[in-house]
Amino acid sequence: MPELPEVESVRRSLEPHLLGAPVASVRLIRRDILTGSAAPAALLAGDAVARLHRRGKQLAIIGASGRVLVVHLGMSGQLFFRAQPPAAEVAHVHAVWKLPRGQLVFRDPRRFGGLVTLPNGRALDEHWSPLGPDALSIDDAALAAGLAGSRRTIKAALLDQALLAGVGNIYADEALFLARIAPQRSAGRLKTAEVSQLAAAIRTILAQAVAAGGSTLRDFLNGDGQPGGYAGRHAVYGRGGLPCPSCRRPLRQTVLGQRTTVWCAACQGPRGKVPPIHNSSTV
DNA sequence: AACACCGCCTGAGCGC
DNA sequence: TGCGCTCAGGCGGTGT
Repeated sequence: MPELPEVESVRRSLEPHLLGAPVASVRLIRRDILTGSAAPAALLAGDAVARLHRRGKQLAIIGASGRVLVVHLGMSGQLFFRAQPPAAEVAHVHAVWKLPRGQLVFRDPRRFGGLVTLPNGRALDEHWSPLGPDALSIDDAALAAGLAGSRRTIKAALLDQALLAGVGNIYADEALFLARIAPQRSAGRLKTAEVSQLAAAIRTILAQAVAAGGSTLRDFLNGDGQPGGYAGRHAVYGRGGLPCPSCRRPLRQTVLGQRTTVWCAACQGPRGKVPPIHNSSTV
C-alpha cells in the first residue's frame, strides 16, 4: 500500500546509503517488471547515484550521468539496502544493484510495481507530466482548480493521481475525516472553505505519516527494512464498525471509486454541515 | 472529455 | 492439516 508517506520514507532512508555511491553492476532477474532499456547503463550500472527524487508515489534515482531509474512500488513493492546478500535469495526479488557497501534490492511479490529507465531529466519530466501537484505541499488554489467542475465523489477525485499525486486509499479517508468532509460529497460542489480545509488536512495527515515513517499494514518496509509507525494512528482506515475516535459512534464502511471507504456519518456529513469538534485522542 | 470499471498478482485470513 | 475462497489496492487499458 505504499502511498506518498511510504515512498518518502523509502527515499529518506535510502539517501544515506545511495547518494554518491557508484553502481558496480546490476542484476535484472525479471525483465517483465521493467519498461524501457534493460541495458546495464540504463539501469545505472557504471553510473553513480546523484539524487533521489519523489513525485507522488513514484521514486526516481538520478544518475550522475543524468540517466534516470524510476521505481514504482505499486501495492507490495519494496526498495531496500542490505549490507550483505542473504544465504538464500528472498522470494520475489526482481533486481539487485551492487554498491560499495552492499546491495540495493527491488522486491515486489505482487508485481503491481515496476521499474522504468529513462535517458535524462527531460524524459523524467515527460514521464511525470500526467501527474498532478505533489500532495505533500498541495495548496488551496491548486486543489480547488483540480476539483472545479468535477462530478465525481471527493473520495474518487482524491485517488486520481492526475489531480493530486500521492494520495491513496488510506490517506484519502484519513484526510477526509480530519477535514470533516463526507467522502461521497460531489468534488465540484465543495465550498471554498471546505476545499481549504481539505488541502490543509491532506498536508497535515501526510506530514504526520511521513514523520512516523509511513503506514505498515502488512508488508511495507522502508529502505532500511524497517516498518512504518503510522498504522496504529489511523482514525478511520481499516476501522469500519469500530467507534469513531472523535464521537465514538460506529464508523461506516462502503465502497466509493472502487475502494473500501470508511467515514463517520456524524462527524463528516452528510451534507457538509460542520459538526462540533469533540476532544480527540487521535489526529 | 470525463469518468467507470476490469484485471493484473500474491499472500493473509477465514470457514469448513 | 489443508484446501478453496475472498479480500487487499495502484494503475494502465478499455468501455461508456
